[in-house]
Amino acid sequence: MYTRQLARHLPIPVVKLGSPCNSCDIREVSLCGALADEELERLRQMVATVHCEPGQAAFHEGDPAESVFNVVSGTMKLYKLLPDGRRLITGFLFPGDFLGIALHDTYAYTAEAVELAHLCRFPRRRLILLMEEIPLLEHRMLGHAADELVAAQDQMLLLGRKTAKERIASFLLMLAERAARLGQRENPIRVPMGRADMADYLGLTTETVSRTLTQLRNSGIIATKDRGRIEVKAREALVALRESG
Amino acid sequence: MYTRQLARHLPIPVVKLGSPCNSCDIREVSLCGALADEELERLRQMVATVHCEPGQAAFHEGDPAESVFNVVSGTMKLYKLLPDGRRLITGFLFPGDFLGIALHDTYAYTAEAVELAHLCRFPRRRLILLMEEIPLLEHRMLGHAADELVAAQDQMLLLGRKTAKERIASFLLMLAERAARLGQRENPIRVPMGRADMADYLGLTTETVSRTLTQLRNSGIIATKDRGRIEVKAREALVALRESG
DNA sequence: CGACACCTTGACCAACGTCAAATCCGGTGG
DNA sequence: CCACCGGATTTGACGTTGGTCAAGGTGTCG
Repeated sequence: MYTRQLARHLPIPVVKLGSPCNSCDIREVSLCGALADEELERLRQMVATVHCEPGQAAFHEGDPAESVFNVVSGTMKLYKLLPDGRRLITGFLFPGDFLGIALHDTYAYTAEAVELAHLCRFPRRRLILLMEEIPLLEHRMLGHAADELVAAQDQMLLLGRKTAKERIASFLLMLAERAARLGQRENPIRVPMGRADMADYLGLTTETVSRTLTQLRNSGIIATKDRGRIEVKAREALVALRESG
Repeated sequence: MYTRQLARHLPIPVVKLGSPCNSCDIREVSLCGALADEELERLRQMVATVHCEPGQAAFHEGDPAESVFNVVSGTMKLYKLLPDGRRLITGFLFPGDFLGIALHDTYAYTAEAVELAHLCRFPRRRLILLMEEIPLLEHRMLGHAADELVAAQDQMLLLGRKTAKERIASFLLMLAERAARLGQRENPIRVPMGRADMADYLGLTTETVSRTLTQLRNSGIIATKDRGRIEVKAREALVALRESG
């Protein structure tokens, strides 16, 4: 049923870091934002820039966890699979987001690019050592983990108790809010992922996602522009839908 | 539909700490396990023991987050509510578990006792200050948060993609594994929570939980002894069910 | 012994999934 | 510029799982 071909595990091209971290666009929203210049230098010594083409994985569930990543640009999705191919996307990552926080020996999920993504890659062991030296780094990490935990709990509520319409409304608003936080325009919402990814994130099927969007369009709440862009016509209606009906 | 009376917000009785942390039963599985005696003393100075009767909340979703807790004995449940009363339990907590890790200003969920529970309560602000002094404490915290994150992702997979039978099988095995980790006997599984709590944890209804347990009983996979105890007759069958079928 | 809360069971229903067929688009090559 | 290809999306008809509503049991505690 949910079977699909898995992205091949191509080696990821490594690019020498061109610009120094100081001028990094997303520094302020990332881990590195908290560091003084000298500490940043330590980080920089261990970083490599990698990129993932759409459909290409940075790592797979179960792989030994050797690196952690920071998303610089693009969109990534994290997912888990059941043995029969059913898939659940546990999250989408946007610029500034951090990846591979688990301090475990293997990755708990696959990370795959939705759109061409650029990532900073850090050797996990060295980063852990650096955290012992720079408590602020660990503190930042903990703050980040706490945020993710809160988001995960909201997502559990969505998956366990919300209707299809509520899930779609929540999702669209999440994308809009995320864009706003990154300083991007939020009204025609940029929706970089396809229906299948939305479905696997929301615990639905592509058909239900599609039908629900059609319903919202027919109610005049949204309008679908070109592919990958949805305009919100009645934000308050979406907000009302998010949590009840 | 899911409406139910909320536990009244009774003041929690505070008990002076009788026995020192050194002899605490759960020290080895808790945060405090990592600390040297002198550091433990610092922690101890700020701790209070509180208890929650079944149905009583230690705190509610949205309350200002003034304390963090460690479960010493008993079982707690954490839940979130939608405005119309639909409820999702995001987790059950057992002895040694930590509560209120989020470094936010308000609690993201309600924490309520399933069974009489004893908790260690720490003032959140002072604990955060202590973490700045004792990096190991923060490190422990981060490890804990990472574990919770992994568990949350597994739960999302369950809620988003598993069938009722798979959810129940996963749940029973989780309880058994948890008991084993605490050094308790795992075969007649102790199930301290009622069907309604199981349902709200698994994204089902009490009726479906009940019917599914009946099905498992009729297949000879489990046997229900007295209330609050389920015997596993065919563990392998349960394990097979957990992820497909 | 009776009350009450919890659990189980049954009959029915609806939301969402499944299967299959259009339709829409974006890209490509003539 | 236009025809065509192929994947993504939409739509339709129908099926199924799990939810809803409503009785009955069952055990526990006073």
